[in-house]
This record gives sequence, structure tokens and C-alpha cells, in this order.
Amino acid sequence: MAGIADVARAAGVSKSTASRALTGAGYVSEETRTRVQKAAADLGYVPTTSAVNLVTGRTQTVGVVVPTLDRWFFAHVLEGIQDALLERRYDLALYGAQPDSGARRQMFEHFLARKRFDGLIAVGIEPSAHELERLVEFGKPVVSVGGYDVGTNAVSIDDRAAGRIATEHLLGLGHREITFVGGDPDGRRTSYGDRQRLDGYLAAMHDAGLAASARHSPSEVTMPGGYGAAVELLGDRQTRPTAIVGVCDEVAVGAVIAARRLGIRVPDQFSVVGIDDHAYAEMFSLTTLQQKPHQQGRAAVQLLMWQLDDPDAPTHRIYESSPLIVRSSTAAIDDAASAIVGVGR
Amino acid sequence: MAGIADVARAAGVSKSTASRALTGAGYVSEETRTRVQKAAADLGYVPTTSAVNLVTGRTQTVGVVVPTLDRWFFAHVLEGIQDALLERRYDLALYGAQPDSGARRQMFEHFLARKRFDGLIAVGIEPSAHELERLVEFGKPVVSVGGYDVGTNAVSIDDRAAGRIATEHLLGLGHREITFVGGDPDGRRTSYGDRQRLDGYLAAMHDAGLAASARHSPSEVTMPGGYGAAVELLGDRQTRPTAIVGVCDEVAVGAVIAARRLGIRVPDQFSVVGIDDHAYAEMFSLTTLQQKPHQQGRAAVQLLMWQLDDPDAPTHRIYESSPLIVRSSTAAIDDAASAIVGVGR
DNA sequence: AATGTGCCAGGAACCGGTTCCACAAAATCG
DNA sequence: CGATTTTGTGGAACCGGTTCCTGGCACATT
Repeated sequence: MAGIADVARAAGVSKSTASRALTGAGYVSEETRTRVQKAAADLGYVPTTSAVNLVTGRTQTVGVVVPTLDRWFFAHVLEGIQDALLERRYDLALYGAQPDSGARRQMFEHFLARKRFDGLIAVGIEPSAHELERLVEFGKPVVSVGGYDVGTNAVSIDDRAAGRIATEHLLGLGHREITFVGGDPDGRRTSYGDRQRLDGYLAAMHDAGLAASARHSPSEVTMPGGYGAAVELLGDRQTRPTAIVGVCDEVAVGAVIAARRLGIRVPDQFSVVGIDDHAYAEMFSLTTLQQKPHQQGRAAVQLLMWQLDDPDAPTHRIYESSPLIVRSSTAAIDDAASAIVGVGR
Repeated sequence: MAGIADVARAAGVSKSTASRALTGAGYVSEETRTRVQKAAADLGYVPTTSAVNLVTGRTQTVGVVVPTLDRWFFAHVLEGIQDALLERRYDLALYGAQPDSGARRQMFEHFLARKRFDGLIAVGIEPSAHELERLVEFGKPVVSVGGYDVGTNAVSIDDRAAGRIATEHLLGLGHREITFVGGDPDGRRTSYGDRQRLDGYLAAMHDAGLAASARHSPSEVTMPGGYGAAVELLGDRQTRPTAIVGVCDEVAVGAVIAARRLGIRVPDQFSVVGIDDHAYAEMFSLTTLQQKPHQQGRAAVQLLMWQLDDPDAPTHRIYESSPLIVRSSTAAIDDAASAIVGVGR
């Protein structure tokens, strides 16, 4: 309700002095500063953001682009971003839309063009060429988290390494028939990180001389998706793998449930390793690679703020660590044939 | 880049005419209107929102207050809101913070006071008395979804009826030992809707003359929470209920998993009913009451827009339907003792 | 004594739009 | 046909802040 003119009047100074006193820029005597601040507090003065934005060009808002919210990773990254922004008194404008949707296109063309934000955090999206073009065109700093590296700031785990380590954990336990579960066959709808995990798996298999038996069982990247894929995968006794690595914990947990339903004991007869350390991982004793999306969200904000404070600052690429958490969904293979193969270890 | 002055110049008219032509308010000849529109399109003109906001008082933004994002319900409501806002070209400012947290308090005091939105959607929160006060103080329209009815617009399912119907379904199958799982003991941290569901259960039990045996097994409102509570609940053969109603599907699914782990057959030996029709419900053949949070989010936006278009319009309270979806996690009780009791039905 | 230099404060321009007002031309009316 | 209303347009004020510019004053410097 009260404007800066009211504050100025109450403190007996001019608008410009009041502004200087409150923003902290320029010369103001200590005495008048406190007087103005008191007047502002008394009147409950809150600067009108659009007025500030109009003249300074700063919106005190960051935009966040997310493909979906009902996946654990995205929800937690968003919460991390939110928390970090709250501390810095920044607002958060959410731009959510599924890739390849009409809504997504509309968002890029109209909403982002409004530039109602100082910077952008793109989480887990692999922008199309056109979208990428627009993104840089904005001229605002962009940081990507858990997704495609847009050549600017980015934070994520090393998904490729994660896929490799998960696979090597199983190899180390003597497994040879290992299937990778999750993602779609052609990989076009798969997110960048998920694709990297698959690549890590493939590399590990190749290095172990098992390239020929590397297999990919596509599925929706959800618990029911993993469940469905595993039911199919485990159905045939002949071709059944001794272990799988799930593209993420949701898929891995789905596979564990499927195995249990089919009466296959985990980990005695079937090992499962996931990636994420999802809230469900503990409950299913899932061996997994831990990542902390909340922290990644915070880190993304940190990066963005640096860039905002100094536009010429160099950009950074942060890889968060993703330690292997061994629980009890993985065990050394124990059937006779494999025991011979695995004797070396 | 290009301002309205540039557009005006290009079209050979004054700023005011250009503005009128583009906003559609006031008299402009059809001919000049098209000329101005063409000029705007050519220059890629996008009005600066803060300038518009400054003079009109409209931000074209709605604020959304959410306690957390990693629950199915909230995530989907938010997506529904987002979709509906996108169609109407409104921006979405996210205000997420857990109840009773410092961040939450800070949010209310500072962020919401900025009034960077035309209206507010509060999802699934039961605002404290103080918060409620501030909310109406803003003078902006508020609509609540799936939560406390702030006396203004609201949309939700009838949670109390849902709790009752779920319970009556079990009663109809002959169950008498029915426990309600989910929520904390004193109910202080429990969300409003969850509390209503419990009340519905209690009412149904009371009406069936089973008030004495009504039981509430508290737990975190998550799948692991339901799992933990069920493990404890099912541990003692003597006091074990024949059925439970989960405060939501996540809890119910956790209970199903617990039962399976303990070798208790669902539904033969143990019936489970949930509420929500979560994405996991199908996978676990869960009998549940269906609600569509995405739709509720859309409805909330609809309500808000009505209020925005006509501030004097009466407020509405929408109850979405929540039909019972019978899958195979519930069955008639079949042990001898209960068969006698249940014979009347 | 004249000339900086640093500190403090006020007046006015400005950010980019919308809207009020004045005015002219055309259309309608009695 | 004159009076009034409707239609179309431009100029200027305004929304609520920030910032540039000007100028007074005190103090230090040559």
C-alpha cells in the first residue's frame, strides 16, 4: 500500500534519498539511513517489484524448466532449487511441459520470451536444437542440472560412470548375464542422463569382454515399467539373466517386486542394482548408487548466482559424487557353472 | 528488444494508438489495427510485463503454495495447474515450503507480501491461523485444493466420504477387524484431507457398531511408512486385523508389500483398500477410491479465473467424485469365526 | 586564499507501457 | 441544417521506483 514517497515523507527526506537509504547505494548519512529504515518498517513498506524491475532490469526471479514433476529426481531437484532461492529471496517461476508437446512449444515461444526471470535452470531436459537456440538467444545465464550440457553451467552426477560402476559391481560378483532395464528402444524419448547410464553399462560389458551378451530391456522409467519389463525378462528360464542394472531405482525396485512375485529369491537367485538411492531403496534393501538431487538443485542455484553476480565469470561443470551403497539386493552368483567362471576373484 | 514506441514508429502511429491496437481497448480503425499488428509481428515485439504490471496492476501470474513436491498428489495437482495456466498464458510462481519450517514463515512474511501474483492457489495445506490471516489480508483471490477450506473457493474430493466408503466396502465383505493406517498419532502434522479420511473411517466403524474396535495405526504417509506400520501390525497373529484402509495408496501399497513379505496372502488372508488410484495401484491390483489430482488442479485454475474476471462472483466449493475401483486386494473374509458373524450380509 | 575532494541531499529524467484528456472528423439525430 | 454523439488519433500524465546530475557544505591540499 505505502510507496517509497510515503516513506520519504514520513522520514522527512526526498524520494531519492529514501531510495538510496533502502537500497544501500550511494552516500547517505548513518543517521538518515536509520531514520528512513524505521519509517519503512513502520509503514510496512514493500517495494513494488515490477517498478524495480522496470528500471533495474532485475526481476529477482529465476525460471525453472522441468519436463515432469512426478518423478523422484525432478521433484527433489526442484525442492532443492526452491530452498536455495528462498534463502536468497528470489522467486521461482515454474515452466513445466513435456518434451515434444504442444504446450512445450508454446512455452518456449511465448513464456520464455517474456523474460520474466534473471536466469534459467533447465532440469533434466535435452533441449531440441531449436529450443537450445532460443535458450542462448535470451542472453540470460542458463544452468542445466542432470541433463544435457548446454555448454554453459551444469551440474549432475557422472551418469556414464554410474552405469559403469553399477555394472562392474555385478561383474565383480561373478555375474555375466546382465541386462540393463529402462529407457525406450530407440532412445529418442530417453533423457540424456538415462542414455549415459546405458552407455556406461555397455562400456563396462565391453571391457569385460561381454559385449556380445550386453542386453537392453526397454521400459517406461517408472516402477510399474520396471515391474513389467522384469516379469517378461524373468519369464523364460532359459534366457533369464542372473542380474540386472536398473536405469534408476524406481525401475530396479519394480524388478525386485517382480522377482519376488515370481518366487525368485533376491539376491540369491537374482541380483538387482539401481541408481539414485531413492526413498524406496532402503525399504527394498536395494544396492544402488547414491545421488542427492536436492543438493544438485542447490548447487545449480549457487552456480546461477555466481553468473548473475559476474556475467563474465567462467562457467562451471560440477559432477556430484555418486557412491555405491551396497545393501542386500546383490550377491555373488552361486550356481555351479558361474562358480567356475568366477573362481578367479 | 523492440518497445512499443518502435512498433508505433514502424506503423506510423502514436504510442497510444499502438497500445490500443494491441490490447484491443478503445477505438482503433480496423485498418490501422492490422497495420500495427503486422509491425509488432515483424519486430518480434513482446510487451515488457513489469511495465504492463506497473500500470495495470495485473501480473498475469498466479502463485501456488505447496508443502512438498515428492508426493504423488501434490505433483499431479501442480501439473494440472501448470497445464491450465499455460493455456491461459499465465505464469506460475511456485512457493514451496514445509509447514512449521523457518522457510515457510519467511515465505509468508516476505515473498507473498510482494504480491507478485493476481491470485493464489493453496494446495493441500492447512494454514495456521496466522497464515490464514495474511492470506485474506492480501485481498487477492485464493482457492484451496485438497485441503483446508479457507472459506473461499475450494476443490477437493469429499475425503470424509472417501474414508467412509473405503471402510464400508470392507465391512460389506464381512470384515470386522479393520485398522486405519497412516497419519501421526495426535493428528497435528497430518494434512486436513488425511484427517477427514480418518474421520470417515471412524464414522463408518461407529455406524456398524464397531466403534470399540476402531483402530488407528499411525505412520508416515509414504510407501515405506505404510510398509513399516504394516509389518508391526501384522507381526502379532493375535491382534492382527483382517483388513486395513490406507490413508492413501502409497501407504496401502506399502502394506501390501509387507503382507507379501510376511507370507500373508492378499486378499485371501488380508484385505487392503487405498484412496487415490495412484500410478502404482494397478500394479498391485489395489482396490481404491479414484481421484484425479490433475483435474483438480485444472478446476482450481478455472475457479481462480472466474474470480479474477469478476471479483464479486460468488465463491464455489467443488467436490470431485471419487468412485470405488474394485481390483483384487480385497475379498470377503473366509475364516470360520468371521463367516458366522458375516453371514447376515 | 583559492582549489580540489569527499560526503550528503534534492530535483528531474527515465524505465516501458496504459490511460486520461483534448480535439477533429464523421455519423446520427431532432 | 445545426446539435449531439460516435469514432479515430495524438499528446501528456502516470504507475513506483532508481539513477543521473547539480549543488551545498566541510575538510584537506597546494
